[in-house]
Amino acid sequence: MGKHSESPLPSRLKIARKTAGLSQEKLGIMAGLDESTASPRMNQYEKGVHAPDFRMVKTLSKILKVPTAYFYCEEDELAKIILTFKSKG
Amino acid sequence: MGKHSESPLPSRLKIARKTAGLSQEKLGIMAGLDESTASPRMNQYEKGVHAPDFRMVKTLSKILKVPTAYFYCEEDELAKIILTFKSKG
DNA sequence: TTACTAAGAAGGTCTTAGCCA
DNA sequence: TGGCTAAGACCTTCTTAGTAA
Repeated sequence: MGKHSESPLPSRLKIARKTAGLSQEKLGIMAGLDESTASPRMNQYEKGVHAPDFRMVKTLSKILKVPTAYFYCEEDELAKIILTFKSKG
Repeated sequence: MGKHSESPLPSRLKIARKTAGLSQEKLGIMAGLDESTASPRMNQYEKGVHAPDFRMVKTLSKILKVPTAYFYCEEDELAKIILTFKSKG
């Protein structure tokens, strides 16, 4: 267990990434990370070792097509509601 | 403008705090911060100078009675939906 | 190929000591 | 009283260099 395991971000990120059919490294590269750091950084986010800043979360939310609020939502029932939301962008 | 102004947290925190009728310092003390640091820390969060970690956001969400997802929600329309959500806790 | 980790480098937040409205 | 800020102390994340599944 990582030290940030109290945050819902790791598990929600994993679900959204798997739904998109991407590897940790591929997702990191798509988010603009260097090839040499994409894999460990995305892994650290997903394992809860480190927490990404909001700029990174915003980038990941665009790639994975989920609202930023999803990653920080503690309640599963509310998380489902958030996933049904489609912005007018 | 703070360096974290791309995050919705500062403005949403301000709204939730004002709705609860609390000063920045009072809210910080209620969240367990030392009296000597409560005021600058809460101000830095609200001005977007620094970002609180998730543990602090969780504590604030309980005091202010809003889901944690609210603080990270970019879309105003979705934010309203999140505020209507009541957990079964 | 994908997932994962330790440890030092790098960059962030927190505390202190105040001023401003 | 409440809101706010600079700057150094302190603590976190990011990069490197790999190993494990």
